[in-house]
Amino acid sequence: MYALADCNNFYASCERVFDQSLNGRPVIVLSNNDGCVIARSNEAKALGIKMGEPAFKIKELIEKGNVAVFSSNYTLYGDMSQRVMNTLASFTPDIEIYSIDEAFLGLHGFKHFDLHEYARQIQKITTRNTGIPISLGLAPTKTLAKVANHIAKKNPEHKGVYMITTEEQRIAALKNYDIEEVWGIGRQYSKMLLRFGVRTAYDFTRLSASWVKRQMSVVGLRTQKELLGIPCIELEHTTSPKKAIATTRSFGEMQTDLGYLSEAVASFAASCAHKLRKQQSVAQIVMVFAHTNYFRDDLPQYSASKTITLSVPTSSSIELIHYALLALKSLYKQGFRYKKAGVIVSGISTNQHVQTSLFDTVDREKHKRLMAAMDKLNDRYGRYTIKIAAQGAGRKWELRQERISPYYTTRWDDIITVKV
DNA sequence: TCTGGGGTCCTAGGACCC
DNA sequence: TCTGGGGTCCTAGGACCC
Repeated sequence: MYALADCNNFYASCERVFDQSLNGRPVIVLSNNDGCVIARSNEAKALGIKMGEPAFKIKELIEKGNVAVFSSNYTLYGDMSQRVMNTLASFTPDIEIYSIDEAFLGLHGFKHFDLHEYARQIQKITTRNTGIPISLGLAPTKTLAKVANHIAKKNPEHKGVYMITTEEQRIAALKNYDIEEVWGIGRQYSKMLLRFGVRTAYDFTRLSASWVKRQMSVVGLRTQKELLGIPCIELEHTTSPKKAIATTRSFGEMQTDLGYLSEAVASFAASCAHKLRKQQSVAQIVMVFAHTNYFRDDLPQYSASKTITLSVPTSSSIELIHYALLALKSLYKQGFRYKKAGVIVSGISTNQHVQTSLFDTVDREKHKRLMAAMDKLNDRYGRYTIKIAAQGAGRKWELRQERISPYYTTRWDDIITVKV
């Protein structure tokens, strides 16, 4: 059996842990730049606020419903996530942290346990330790555990725990489960399946395997088998290093100036470099893109990207910034108002044995020492304590975050201002 | 006025090899 | 008239996830 543990309305719940006055009140959390709704408390869902809705479109609803609105505070959510995961990990050695608010638990060694009761324990103690409410779904495959979790959440009578064990339970669950809710079936496949009259997860399990493979590749086939109760997707315990790393942002206001874009792109490159170093990797490919605001059909549109392959892979901020800026210069066109830009590095390998070049002119040892010193200072005193000059000095280009909550758990000067 | 960010995997087709 | 067989690697595009 697997259990999927999922935090309820995670970001909204994090905000609530530290401000009791939010209990019973609708709470929403917005994406970067305070753009779209990315988390909603149950009360906010009841008001009809949709996931992904632009905040400016629901201004009235927010005012009328007395909705508490927050900018996203990933430092806080990341720290709370760690606490939740630590607690979950104390219940089984078999755990896969699937996302910031979800974990799969392997329960293979728990044959002689009353699993339903055990799940209750996990739920109770996690909430007691962290303040975050969670739901658990238990089933013989990960995909079915997802289904069970969904059922646990949607039906209050289950109080956040549901288990699929018998064949009758499995079939009943799937007959009542819309195809587009299935893990692994996204918008495109739902549309396609609906055209063939497949409305529920149960309908999907009735399709012939060869048809599913032809239309949806082995990925779809795996999903089908999993829904039938045949495990195909294993627990992944180890987090493997990333194969691509990106830092991309929309700007608070559209930008025309190459100088401004350069500082932004330099900072994105520095951020990618830092992420590379954190996972002990180097990258050989740097891609930079920039584009105008797609939503403004009244303005001229432009979108471009440029990829540079380095002769020697690196994680040096200085080098990556250098190449990112070369790329930016080559794709930049005057006269457009840019809304978003980003840097994506790939061709990633370990920093343990780097293939160098005969004609290399970079003093790699020196870069390495400098980066190590920089990381140490920035980790200790805040991410912008030391930066590369190309990133600009103190320019507030970063983000619009008008309603950010305090860094309750991670920063001393915020901790002492917590309202008790 | 205003619309997020960061990832993974699979397949088909082209280029190449002997 | 007629033109082999069996592979690998890479990339772009399309699907998916939170």
